Amino acid sequence: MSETLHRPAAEDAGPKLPDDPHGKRAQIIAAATGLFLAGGFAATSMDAVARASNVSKATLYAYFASKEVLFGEIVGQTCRAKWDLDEPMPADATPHARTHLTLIGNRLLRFFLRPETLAAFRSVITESPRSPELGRSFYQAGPQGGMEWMAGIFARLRDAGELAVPDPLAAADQFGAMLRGALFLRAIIGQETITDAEIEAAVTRTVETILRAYAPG
Amino acid sequence: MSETLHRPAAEDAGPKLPDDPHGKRAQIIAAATGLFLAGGFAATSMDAVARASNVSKATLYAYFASKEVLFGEIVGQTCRAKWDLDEPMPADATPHARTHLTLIGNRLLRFFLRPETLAAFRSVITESPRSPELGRSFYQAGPQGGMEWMAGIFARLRDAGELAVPDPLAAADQFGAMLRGALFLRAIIGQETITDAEIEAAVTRTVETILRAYAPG
DNA sequence: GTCTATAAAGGGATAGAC
DNA sequence: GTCTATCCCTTTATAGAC
Repeated sequence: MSETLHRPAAEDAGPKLPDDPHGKRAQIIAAATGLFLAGGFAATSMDAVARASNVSKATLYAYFASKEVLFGEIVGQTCRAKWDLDEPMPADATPHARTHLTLIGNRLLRFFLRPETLAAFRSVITESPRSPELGRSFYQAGPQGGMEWMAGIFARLRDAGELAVPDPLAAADQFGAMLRGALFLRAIIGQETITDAEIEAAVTRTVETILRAYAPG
Repeated sequence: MSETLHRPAAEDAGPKLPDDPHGKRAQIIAAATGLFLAGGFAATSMDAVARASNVSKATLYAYFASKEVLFGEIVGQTCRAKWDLDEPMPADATPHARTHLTLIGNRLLRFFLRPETLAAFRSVITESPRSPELGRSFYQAGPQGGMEWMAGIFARLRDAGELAVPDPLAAADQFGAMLRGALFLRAIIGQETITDAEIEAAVTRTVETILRAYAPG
């Protein structure tokens, strides 16, 4: 799986940039990402990838040795790009726990329910039995990383005396889990549209439950 | 999807029992269930199903009109069989909320983490984009049904004055979601072994959080 | 490096004998 | 109803020209 991180033709001779964002390689990945995440691994043919990339199949195979390699590349990249979009978070002093958690909860749940996020989850869940390392690396980069970040928030709220949280990591898990709840299940199982009102309600319920459960004193 | 509930050859002429548990039909389903749930829909060939069932492909197609029909049958059956195993539940008067919820939580989480349950979830998540009805029927028979059942428990605990639960369905969702949490994610994404200690800890944390959040008075 | 054309294999589904 | 043998299509992957 680690060889999927290298281009097959970049052994030692190429003057070509390895990360050229406008090269054929990037062009292929961009097109393939949409197809794989929308249709899954099995239902997406290399023919379709070639057509969508405006490249012939021979060129496609010149860049990626096999369908598996291409898929691994895409999942890895989707994984890494994930949290960049959630960076602008209030990282400093916390005003009120309720305000803070509601803001974070909203962003987090909306991120969970984004089509790309759902598609990435779906892909990883589908393929992980056949490639366990993919599952593990995704879990660590995604859910695990997010949980640790959230645990930091709870630790700060505890230090500020706003919440009595004995185990920040456990609280972070509970917060994320309640946030997802039935909404996430419905979204990843069916293709139902989730309304804004449902999201707001889920966030509010989650925050209130956490506040009551971890109220100080 | 409803025609998948009937055998193609049992229109009106057959002396054969429709539910014969030893017939070829049951034999096929038994073998196919293992293959589909282990390998997923796309990776499981009808050849493999025929081999594993000790039946020819022609016979296989005499019983099931297509691969999709067979798969739908299996998911439906797995769904329905689900709750039978959890029937022996304390349905009467509730002693202590903590004891009761801990007992239920333990059974529920162990059920979630069973290989067959995980495989069923995985299959439905994978295939639902291509067959939405499958996803919807699974959700209603599985998670939705379980949530409503759990809401009944919370309603009884409220009526008994043990908990102050304004919205039993929401509490049931939170209970189930926290129960699953990171453990379920790890299990369905990777093939990690989850220890008994982790299960116990998750159940305890969930129950304590619910008890604190919904404490009366 | 990139294309067109094709090889090679596998899988879903069926025809026809018994 | 059940089997053997086969059709036909899709898909992965490559050969050879430019």
